[in-house]
Amino acid sequence: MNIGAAAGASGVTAKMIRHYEAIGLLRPAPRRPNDYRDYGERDVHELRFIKRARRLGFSMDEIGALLMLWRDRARPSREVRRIAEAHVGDLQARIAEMQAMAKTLAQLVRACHGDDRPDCPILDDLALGGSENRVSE
Amino acid sequence: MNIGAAAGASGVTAKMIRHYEAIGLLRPAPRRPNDYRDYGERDVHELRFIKRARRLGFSMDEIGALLMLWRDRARPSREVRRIAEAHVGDLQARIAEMQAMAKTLAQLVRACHGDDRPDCPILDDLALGGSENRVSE
DNA sequence: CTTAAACCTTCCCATCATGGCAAGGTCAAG
DNA sequence: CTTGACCTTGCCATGATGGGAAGGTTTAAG
Repeated sequence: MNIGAAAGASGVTAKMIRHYEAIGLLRPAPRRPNDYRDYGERDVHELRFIKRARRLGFSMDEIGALLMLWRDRARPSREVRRIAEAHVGDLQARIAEMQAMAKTLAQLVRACHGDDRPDCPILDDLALGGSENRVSE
Repeated sequence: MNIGAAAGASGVTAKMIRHYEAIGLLRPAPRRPNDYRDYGERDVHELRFIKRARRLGFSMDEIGALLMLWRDRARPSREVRRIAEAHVGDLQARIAEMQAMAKTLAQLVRACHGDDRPDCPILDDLALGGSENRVSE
């Protein structure tokens, strides 16, 4: 299977497949006599794995670790769970941060009459830092 | 005021101040005879404005627009509110997406015993795409 | 058989906000 | 006058992704 076919079958672009190989996430694909990369079902499977993990928001580093665990049929599920738990924690922290932003902003939007007049609580807040409601840092 | 002082007063690094100038977000600072950039209170104010807007998650494009509106004392608050509303919408969409990820992942974590045994619902899901609960795309 | 389309290969560049580093000019305090 | 703390510009790197060029291969149609 050529790289294009693998791309089609996995939903990962050919470009990204080469990239994943370049950064060591995937083992180098065997080459055919014409130097084309050759993929099998197993590789398509790994590509789909990567794609799904990306969709769940895992970082490339986390995916690297998950892939290694996945390839190791004797891995302890403990490891996998640890990574997933850490990621859930990450997600929750980012969600909380964004919710704080959205809340502050929604308050400001509510306070702004939003017509032709120039006075605007949103700009006032940005200028003066009224809601010094720091979300992190 | 030198760039370092402006950086200290605003919380924006000197590096980023130059960058903002380079990309046209800030007007080029006047130079002193020694070619040093010279800043005043007003500039520090703008830098703080930018910093606060970043903290609220506005994109650089949005900040550019907000800055222009801020400088225009006759702006209609309608414009400002529109930008802020759009950004709140953005935030909410991203929050929903991340919540969907976190939910799926939390379920998988709950299903994984997380011990020495190799079988793991988390990997199974990634491999087979059990929860084809697409979050976007 | 020739040609064109559709592949493949590698390599370079761009994004975006940010940081790091280097080489060289300037200024203030000792 | 030296030292150290500034300033200047410019280049490189990040990380995931896409764009595109230049050149080789395969395939299908003429």
